[in-house]
Amino acid sequence: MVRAIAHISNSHFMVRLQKPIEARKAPRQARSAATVEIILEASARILEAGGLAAFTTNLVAEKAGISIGSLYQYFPGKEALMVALLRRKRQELVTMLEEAAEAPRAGDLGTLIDAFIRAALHHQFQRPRLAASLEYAERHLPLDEETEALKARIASTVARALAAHGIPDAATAARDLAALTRGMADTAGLFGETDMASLEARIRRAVRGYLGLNPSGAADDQRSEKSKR
Amino acid sequence: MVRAIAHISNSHFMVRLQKPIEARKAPRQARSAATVEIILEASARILEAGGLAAFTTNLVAEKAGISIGSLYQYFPGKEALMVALLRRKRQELVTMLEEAAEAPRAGDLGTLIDAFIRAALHHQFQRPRLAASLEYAERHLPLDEETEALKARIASTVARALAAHGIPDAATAARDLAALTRGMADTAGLFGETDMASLEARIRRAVRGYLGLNPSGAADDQRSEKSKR
Amino acid sequence: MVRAIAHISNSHFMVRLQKPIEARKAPRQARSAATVEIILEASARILEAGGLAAFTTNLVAEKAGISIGSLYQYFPGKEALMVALLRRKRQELVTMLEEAAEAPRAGDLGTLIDAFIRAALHHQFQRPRLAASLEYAERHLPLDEETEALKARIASTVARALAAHGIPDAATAARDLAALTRGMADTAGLFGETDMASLEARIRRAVRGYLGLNPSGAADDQRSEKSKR
Amino acid sequence: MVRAIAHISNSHFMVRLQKPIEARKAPRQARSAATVEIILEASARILEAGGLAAFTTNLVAEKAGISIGSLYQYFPGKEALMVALLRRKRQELVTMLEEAAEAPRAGDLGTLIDAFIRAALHHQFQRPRLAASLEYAERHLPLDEETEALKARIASTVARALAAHGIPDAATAARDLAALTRGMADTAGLFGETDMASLEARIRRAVRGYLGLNPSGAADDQRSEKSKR
DNA sequence: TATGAATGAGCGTTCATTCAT
DNA sequence: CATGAATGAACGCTCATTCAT
Repeated sequence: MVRAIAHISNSHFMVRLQKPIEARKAPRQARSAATVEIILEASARILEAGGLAAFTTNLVAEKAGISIGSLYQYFPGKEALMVALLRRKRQELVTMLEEAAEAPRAGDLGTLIDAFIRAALHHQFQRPRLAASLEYAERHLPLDEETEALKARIASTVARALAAHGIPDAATAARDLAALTRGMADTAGLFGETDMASLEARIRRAVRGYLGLNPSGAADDQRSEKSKR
Repeated sequence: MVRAIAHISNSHFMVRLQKPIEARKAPRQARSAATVEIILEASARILEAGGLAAFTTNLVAEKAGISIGSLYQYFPGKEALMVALLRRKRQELVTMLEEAAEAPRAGDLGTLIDAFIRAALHHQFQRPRLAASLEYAERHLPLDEETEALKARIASTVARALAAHGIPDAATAARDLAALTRGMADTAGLFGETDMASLEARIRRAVRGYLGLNPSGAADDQRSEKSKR
Repeated sequence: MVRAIAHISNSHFMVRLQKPIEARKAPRQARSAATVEIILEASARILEAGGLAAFTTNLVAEKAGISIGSLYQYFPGKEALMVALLRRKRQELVTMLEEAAEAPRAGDLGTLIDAFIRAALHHQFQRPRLAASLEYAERHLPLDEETEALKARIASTVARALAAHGIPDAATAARDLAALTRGMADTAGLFGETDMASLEARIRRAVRGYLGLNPSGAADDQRSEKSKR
Repeated sequence: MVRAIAHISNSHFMVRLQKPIEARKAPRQARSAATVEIILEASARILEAGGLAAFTTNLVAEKAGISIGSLYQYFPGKEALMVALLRRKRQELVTMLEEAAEAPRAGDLGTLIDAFIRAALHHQFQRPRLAASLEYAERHLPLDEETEALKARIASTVARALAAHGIPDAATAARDLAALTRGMADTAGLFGETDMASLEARIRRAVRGYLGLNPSGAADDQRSEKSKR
């Protein structure tokens, strides 16, 4: 009998304790972890197939084969699903990038950026439509600290590595290269390309050009070129 | 009955029964043309400021200073507004690109791509948030034939120009360069960059690298580089 | 196609411009005014019959014979319905009380409080279940300024009148008398009493006792009695 | 098969076979009694702090430190919690009132009503918000027989005592005095008053006035006053 | 033509209640 | 007995679209 009243209080009277965007329930049990997985996979598939417009909590629950109530036991809201998806993607990427930056042969700029490109492609070229939806949504999403931190780590990992090789304005360069790679990978995915090696080679040409490396890989007159800008 | 069908067509999962997306009324009268203009400008402003989430037909009508009923006299639905915006953007771009391709000095590849980049930047860097929303929406929008045709014309204009300068796989290259430019411009806009000259220079480096031109502008061993792939 | 996104923005991204609790649309047209009336009457009836638990916006719309969407064109939310009902009640009461306070014969304390009691009874004894629901809800309702102001005016009208007759601690007395009257009227209504004259007489006895008046109406040793407290 | 039947019986459209509102399990064991206590105290605290709107079974279980499943082992539903709280309150009150009525000095009407007022205040002024929620809820709650009986006993205890002192229409008087006291105490609580002695004195004035007693306590011309009605 | 009140499907979300473990 | 994951009806509310004026 108190249903209606409850709604009143939720909208206005009670202190809203900073609605958390992250997962609501720590998946301590194997069962729970599996459910979280199923929910996120359903979310990903819907975003891939129909974009943000088709992404409704009810549909997610349906495709995940659970009730809408269960979905809300694991995630506090619709946004949390996207944030979780985003965080996962970022975690993967940060791991790959940091590994690339710390690899023994990372001393060679050419080798380093090849590794970076490969990492970015792995991140972006799989499920490009999903990536595009998450990217668009991100603009309007209040991210939790952890996810923000991952973003910063991604940027700084690349920037630091570039700076270590004498690239000027490394932060901007990192941003540009990420944007360039993302743009090309996204479009390639959209056009149904599957030959990742070809795409990688094309991106490499652009990246090397941007950095002033000659195509074969040796840094060529980097400093003087830059000074002309 | 008509009403029921209309509602069905709104559904995201059902086949859309041939709903026309183009403007409902050819703006033959000056008054009409002006109204269309006002509506589209209001649409653009809303998309820029609030993204797809804020883009509602009622708000468009309000900001345009007309009634919602009038809006529906000029456009058959919400999507038509975005399609119209998209078509305009494309018309602008196609004009600039074709002018660039036909310019007297277009014989020089370096000059040509500089012109292309400038055109693309003009297209993308103005109102980057609007561009991003339209691009995202486009993926899920059923475009009318004319808008599709413009897209094809943009691609082929660039591709033909590149092919004329001996660039292999010109269609793919055109796509790549557009994607690369779009990605970088979009990100730069997002980060609030305003120095278009700097951005243009950075894009040029990437583009020239992609095409195998040396930074100063001369095509350098393009063919042999390509043959190594 | 943007439905889902719209919801995102509404919950978090956009600036919430101080959601107004008052009526959304000024009922300028007779039609609109009539609709507002119908909605409020439906609201009142539901609160009377089923209390806060039964008071749902969908039911209000149904009983009012309008669509749920129309309801939200006139009121920005569920709470606004209750606030509007409350404000009306208060407006009635404040009018009656101020008339009583300014009446020619208000110089006589006995006459004055009789008028106050009659006003309060008129306010409370009609639809006691509605009054009870509104009173309970009020505890948790964010009132608009106007409604708050009415409340203050009610209290101060009575307090000032009592003070003018030498009643000490007039603010507390006003509160007590209002509470006493409300309590008795509410209970009488709940028990289905219909003889308002009898109820009025009983309340008068309590009120006069509280104020130290003898039953016939003359203030009897008011000051000395008070000084003993 | 058994399962199927269970599900059918859960349906809201079928006749509900005698759903009991009282506690499901007689707390014969100390452990059970303690759990019931904890649950009710948690319920009371929630009603006090957040009113009916915040009163959810899940929250009660959480605050009580038990599982929601356990709660349903002790109480058949949400309403049962409120009914139990109400019954307790009433049991306390009935005890105090009956003691007052049977006290040696109860022969004096003034002394008697002073005791009644004190009992009522104890009942109402402690946790006034809890009392208000229970009173509001009671209107729409299907009470069990025992709780109804307590209500009747409260009314008749007071009514009989008043009748014994020659008060006419004692049942109505009992109701009125209870309502008057409740109203004043509730409002005082709402306004944060803490001086119970002052409140008691004010209520006494009203009650004595109602009963036609002079302020000092002696019944004054009660019968003649009444006969004038 | 222009208006804007009206519509209602459908969204995000809650919470009383059940039942397998 | 206790647990708590799961359920899903029902709620408050939005917004694309229609149509009487």
